[in-house]
Amino acid sequence: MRERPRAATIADVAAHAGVSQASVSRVLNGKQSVDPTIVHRVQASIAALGYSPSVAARSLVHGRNDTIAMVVPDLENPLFQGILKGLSLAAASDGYRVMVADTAERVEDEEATAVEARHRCDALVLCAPRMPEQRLRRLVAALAPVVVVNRSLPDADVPIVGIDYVRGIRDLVDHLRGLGHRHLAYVSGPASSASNGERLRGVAEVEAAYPDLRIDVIPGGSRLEDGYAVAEPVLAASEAGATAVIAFNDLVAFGLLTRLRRLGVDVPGALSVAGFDDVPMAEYATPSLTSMSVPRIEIGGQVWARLRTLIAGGPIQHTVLYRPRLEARDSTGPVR
Amino acid sequence: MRERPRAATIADVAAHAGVSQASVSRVLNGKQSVDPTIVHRVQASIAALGYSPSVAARSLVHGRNDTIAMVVPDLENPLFQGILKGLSLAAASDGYRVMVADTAERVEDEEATAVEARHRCDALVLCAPRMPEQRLRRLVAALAPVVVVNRSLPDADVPIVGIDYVRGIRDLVDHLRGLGHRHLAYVSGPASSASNGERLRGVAEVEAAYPDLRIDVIPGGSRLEDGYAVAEPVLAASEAGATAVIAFNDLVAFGLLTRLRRLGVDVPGALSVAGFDDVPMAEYATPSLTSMSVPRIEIGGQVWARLRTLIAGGPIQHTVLYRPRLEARDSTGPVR
DNA sequence: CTGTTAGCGCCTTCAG
DNA sequence: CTGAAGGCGCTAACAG
Repeated sequence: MRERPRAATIADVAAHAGVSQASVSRVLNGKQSVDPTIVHRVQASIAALGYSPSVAARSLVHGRNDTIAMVVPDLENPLFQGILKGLSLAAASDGYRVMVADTAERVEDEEATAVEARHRCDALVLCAPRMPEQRLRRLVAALAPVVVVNRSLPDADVPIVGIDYVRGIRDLVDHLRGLGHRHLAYVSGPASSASNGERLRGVAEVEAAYPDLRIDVIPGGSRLEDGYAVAEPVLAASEAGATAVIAFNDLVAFGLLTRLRRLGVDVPGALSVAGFDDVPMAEYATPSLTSMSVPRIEIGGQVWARLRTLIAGGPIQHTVLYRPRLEARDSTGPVR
Repeated sequence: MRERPRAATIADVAAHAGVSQASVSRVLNGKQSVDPTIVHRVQASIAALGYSPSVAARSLVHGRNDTIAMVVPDLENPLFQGILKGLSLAAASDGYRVMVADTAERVEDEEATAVEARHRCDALVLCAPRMPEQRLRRLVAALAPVVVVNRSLPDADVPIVGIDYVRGIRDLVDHLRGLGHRHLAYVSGPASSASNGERLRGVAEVEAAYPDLRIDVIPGGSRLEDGYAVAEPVLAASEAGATAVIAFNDLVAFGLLTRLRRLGVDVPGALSVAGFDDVPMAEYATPSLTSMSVPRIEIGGQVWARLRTLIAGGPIQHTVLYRPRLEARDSTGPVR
């Protein structure tokens, strides 16, 4: 293996240009005014030596490295992927980069991963953390600046960007009620997921609000296979009178739709099906899937806005919840 | 805003424990043996002060920061998402973190982004770079250690992990030939995509190999909408005698399938449709989509293996190409 | 086995 | 406007 030549340092540039390191530093970050002659000479030397400042040294001096970390339970989740995309683009426009840490759904690793990631970066985004509330509170306090995504944490000193699942469920149920449905089923997500809890809260609230409404809860999951596997209990609910199903998310709805179709169940004729998240594929399902749309990319941007404020020493901004928007499509129809 | 207290340094620990910084450093990275008494005392002080070493200072001394960067054209592409997942998990198991940089498909930004990202990290993964070959060659030489994904670069001193699209196309065509198809259509991807070029090469090769075979190329794209939009030219090809279509990837195939269904075209009765990548959803399409499967996560792991070798000063390992595996499903059937 | 010393590359007072 | 000098926090010789 050939050895790579040692990279040029600011000292090399200074020597080459016949000036002091301080001057080089000055032209580099243009904080003070410098004699045009020197500026020119230094720039020439920089070009000649192919010099570029060491980020490590800068980090040491400044105490920051223009990098933020995002901790997620699963990088394969379309919601988190969208948020990552939005976050990384927004951060990049301010010269920040994003480091990712996937905890592979291991709740017990979340804290250590977050601590380690934060230690390498200037700030942290905690995405849908699964850990217990008290632990989370301590953690966000210890690791500030932090922004929490998709997890409520009442009265905590941390900005939160989330999705109003309670409201989303209610709006979706209203849509179904409008179509005449009075007996529904909800296929729930993973028990550890806070956002599933919110949806369940929405279910409970709406059930309480409408005395003539009944919603059966069926244990499900968060993936395609889970939706596929849950078809039998769903059909049982249907036998028992349910005329519409709300799935934890679009993936589950897809799996369910597929299985129902293979079983010859008419959707939405015999049973209406709705999902959550409005993944791009929803429009392309058979039948096209009614879903609650969530602005994934924009959420990423909003997270960055809050984190940037925090990094700059600004105030902890208010919690913001995005209200999912109904995308009514063909998988939901009037009750027969 | 309350000020955060300055973090403890190794000097604080040394003072607290009544030993030298060197001793603290020694117990920290256990390189040399230290008197058990001191070890104990230092550990107590570390715990008492809540000390944790500064990564910036370490980076400066060691000249590395245990971070690698991955540059991708689009974080929303399922293939890259899978590779990122696999890469980040594999790297994490060796104590490395991954930083992402999304060029948002802007070829003109690729080089600058790669240079900047590399400057912050110890190594680089270039995912399906779109830039011209000569420029890419210079870049990988300048930014080593680098691993290139999904882009061929003959005789370059860089490990490459890719997908054998040529072979994949051939195997897929063989599957269709076996079903009796002799006149096909290929819906192509973005012109700037190297992997589209490979697929086209596969198309050309297989056409040359089978004199009785004809493959029409139809300009398409890489997304759901592109597949939806390309239905008309596909049907025109069908009128002209084509009995099967190969789409650039599964997203395009999905879009196409959806449009065809809405137009009342019988798949696979009137027309067989196949995709590429085998995204999880493929199995759940209507009809389930025949596709060529690619081990996204594993590719990420393989990329890390190569990069790790390089970082450790090892040799530039050979190019490895994954051969896509046929997943024959219901969207392809015998020609009538 | 331990402490002292000199950097790693850069920025930032402080004089001049 | 410029240069010299000290320090950011840590590690790696080098003596003791």
